[in-house]
Amino acid sequence: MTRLLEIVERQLGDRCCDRQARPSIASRDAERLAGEIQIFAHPVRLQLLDVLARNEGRVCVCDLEAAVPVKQPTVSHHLRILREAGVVESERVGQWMYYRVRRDVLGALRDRFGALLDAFA
Amino acid sequence: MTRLLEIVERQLGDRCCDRQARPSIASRDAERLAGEIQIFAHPVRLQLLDVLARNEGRVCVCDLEAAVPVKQPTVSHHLRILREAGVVESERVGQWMYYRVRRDVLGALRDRFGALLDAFA
DNA sequence: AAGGCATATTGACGTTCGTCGATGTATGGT
DNA sequence: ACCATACATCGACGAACGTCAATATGCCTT
Repeated sequence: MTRLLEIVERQLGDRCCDRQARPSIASRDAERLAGEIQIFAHPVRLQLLDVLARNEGRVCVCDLEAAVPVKQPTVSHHLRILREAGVVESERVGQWMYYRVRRDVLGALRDRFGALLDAFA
Repeated sequence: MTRLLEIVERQLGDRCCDRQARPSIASRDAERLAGEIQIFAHPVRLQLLDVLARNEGRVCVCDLEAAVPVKQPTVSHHLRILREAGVVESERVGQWMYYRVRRDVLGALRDRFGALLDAFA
């Protein structure tokens, strides 16, 4: 473990903030990435994705509603967020809407987040 | 690509929501996970981590302030969130606070998120 | 001790988010 | 036609979040 005190201190007369440490991630890219991460930053959405991933193509909204601690309008709200993000898709079958995960999209996001956190760690 | 229409439809007389599709993730675990993900769901925090990761142990707050599009109190605010989450640590050196990433913690989070998204995809 | 600098904290404000009751829309059964 | 069911949308509300000016704290220099 490197000790911070080993760092070369700024010399007398050095001004602070001369280092020009610019981020390699531009603000726009950071916003886009943060938005994608945001999709997964809610417990109900994580549970919905979990149920969908383990029941390929077979889950209607009322099944999902039974699996999470919120009411039906809120389930629809979160499903919309997931759908607009492209991580799930839906198809009407008779009375029911069947939702399923888009494994290709989720796989791509997993790769991007993995690369991001790899760069940090 | 499996078509949804191939799914066996519910039989006449079947009630909806009998499937008992329970999440394998409990609500508490989902909340904890979502909270951890939330840490990374902000563009400024992503940029701060980026700068810190590429300048091991050498970055003071005013350097960080120069790298992101928010003012100093907001930088301190986000640094506090990162510090309380354990993903960065700080040490005072004279007048300055030097921040650095905790690569072990970030590596562990990368593994957990990777496993989570693998389960979805 | 006095003043200057770097950073943290406080307090206030506007914005976004999460939730749900009420209502709308589509489908199917009688 | 009528009603029931499944789901979406709307509208309102409170809570959480992001931001910054002002202020406080701590260190250093003189």
